[in-house]
Amino acid sequence: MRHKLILSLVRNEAIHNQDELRKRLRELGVDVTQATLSRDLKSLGLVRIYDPKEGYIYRERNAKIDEPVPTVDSSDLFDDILDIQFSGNLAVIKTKLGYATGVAFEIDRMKIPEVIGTVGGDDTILVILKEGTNRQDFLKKLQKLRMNQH
Amino acid sequence: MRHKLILSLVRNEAIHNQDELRKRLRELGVDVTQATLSRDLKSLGLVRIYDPKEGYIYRERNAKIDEPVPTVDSSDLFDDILDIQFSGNLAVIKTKLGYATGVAFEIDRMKIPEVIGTVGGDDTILVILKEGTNRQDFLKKLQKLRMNQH
DNA sequence: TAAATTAATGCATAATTATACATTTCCATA
DNA sequence: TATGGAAATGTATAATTATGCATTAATTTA
Repeated sequence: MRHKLILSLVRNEAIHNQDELRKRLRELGVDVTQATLSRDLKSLGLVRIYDPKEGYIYRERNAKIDEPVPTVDSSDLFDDILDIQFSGNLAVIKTKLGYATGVAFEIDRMKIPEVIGTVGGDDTILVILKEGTNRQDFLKKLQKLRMNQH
Repeated sequence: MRHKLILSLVRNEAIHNQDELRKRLRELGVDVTQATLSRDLKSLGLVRIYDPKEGYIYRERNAKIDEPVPTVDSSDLFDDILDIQFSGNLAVIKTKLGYATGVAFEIDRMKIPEVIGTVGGDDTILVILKEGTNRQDFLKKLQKLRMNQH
């Protein structure tokens, strides 16, 4: 799960160094050391590149990396979620084949105020967010729910 | 001149760190400090990435790793697509009744970088595009892929 | 050409990242 | 449930990279 969060963070905000990443993860309920993040970034194939606007930030290398599929525990929503990306006011959630509807149902049940609605296919869920929703807020709420379950 | 040498070195051999790069350059008659190379790499947009074979090496930001070409049988993909329209970062594709899921699956298999995900209904597919995606690019890739296949 | 301005580089060191080794957690099997 | 081996993580620190400031080189202007 941490790997997915890292990818999501790197895709959706400017992470300048590993310590910043550590702090953002901690805000989302994940607490690890810089050393672990160094290893994570290595295995995820993320690179630190200079962006004229942002300075040094982490980015994905071009090719998509195959993430190890998490072990299945149907009680844990996050185990079924393989990836989350955003575009406009949509969150696109990838799940294993056949799991999308179930996960969408779970998200509906959460009644997250930022969520207007969901649409589930076979392995993809569309979550329509309210205009102006902060993406990290939404992620944080998903995360919180996960913690309540355990 | 030094910049071109650096690019050439990075393209043709495995440079593991800036000190190694400094030594190679010196062998070629160019003598600068690590600090200068740090600045050079920054402005050239080179990144240090982990390669399982070589360890950490410098590569160009866009250097392509061997990404498997997706085997796609989209012989009649376009025959099934009746219409494509865009709204924001969504492409709405109309198909014949019952074909949407199949076509969405084919699009997924293409692994078009601009496509975050797809959701298929009965006769409509939603394709969620990355923010800032050029619509013509997306169309062109659909097209190009189709032509490669035939 | 001299002076002024800008750009490039080196030096020293701060900032950041990677890793050897110890410890803990996880899993499979008895 | 206990146990052994493997995987993951933390700790401490080595390795590496980035940068502030001083200096030099290059470029422009008068």
